[in-house]
Amino acid sequence: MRIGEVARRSGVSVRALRYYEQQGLLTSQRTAGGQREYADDAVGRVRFFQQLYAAGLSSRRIAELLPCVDTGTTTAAQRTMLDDERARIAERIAALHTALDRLDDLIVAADARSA
Amino acid sequence: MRIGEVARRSGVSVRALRYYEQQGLLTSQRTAGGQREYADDAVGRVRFFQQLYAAGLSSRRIAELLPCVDTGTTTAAQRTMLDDERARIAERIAALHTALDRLDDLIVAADARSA
DNA sequence: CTTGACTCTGACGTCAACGTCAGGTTCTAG
DNA sequence: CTAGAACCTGACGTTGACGTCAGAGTCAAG
Repeated sequence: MRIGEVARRSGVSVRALRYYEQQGLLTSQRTAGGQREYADDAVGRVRFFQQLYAAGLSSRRIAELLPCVDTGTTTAAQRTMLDDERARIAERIAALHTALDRLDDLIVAADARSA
Repeated sequence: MRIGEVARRSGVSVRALRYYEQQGLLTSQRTAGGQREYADDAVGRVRFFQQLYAAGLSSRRIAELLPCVDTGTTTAAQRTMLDDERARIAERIAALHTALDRLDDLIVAADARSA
């Protein structure tokens, strides 16, 4: 699969895919002419990255955790990182719930006035 | 209350407080000498901003929603924004839960190997 | 073998939410 | 009244995840 198709199917830009490669997140074969050729699982990987980005992880962090996914090995340091990120995400979820409640307060108040 | 104390009590930098003012989020009185003097509720407001920032809202968006909080009035456009942001935050929470599950998969797999 | 779509590598641009520094002023404790 | 801590206004710097553009090469169809 060439880069344009991966981009379309994963919903990100061609530029983003080249950026992921630069950050060590995504690899590819090259054709004789030098163009990137991706395996089928590239689309799924990119979607996974998007989820982690949306959860607030950085490229560096994702790159550090990728060996856990790819090679199935987990060092003590990686295990600590996993726990740290888990805690961080749990905190973010809590903050989002709080924000949601604050917005709901506003919505309820607005509805009460207009009723 | 002067700016340094607001910063300490709300957990943000002095620079951030001046930035919030520039963005129209936070107002203050001035002393004869030109220094900012904040009301007591400033700390709570700043904490509120931090929650919304953490939830992914921009300064511009927060500024647009502030009238709902401050004046208690809500126009149709603001009501739409409230609903939009509510939906956006709900989506982000779902994405975070997905990411959390993916990390849990990795953690469980790591524990299974080391057990 | 040509054409047009696609891809390549730099390299500079962008945007938000501040950080940081310079050079000067204000406030408050003693 | 003086020292030093805190504050002021610009204004340039930073970071991450890309956007965008230039100039050139590659690929697939006809």
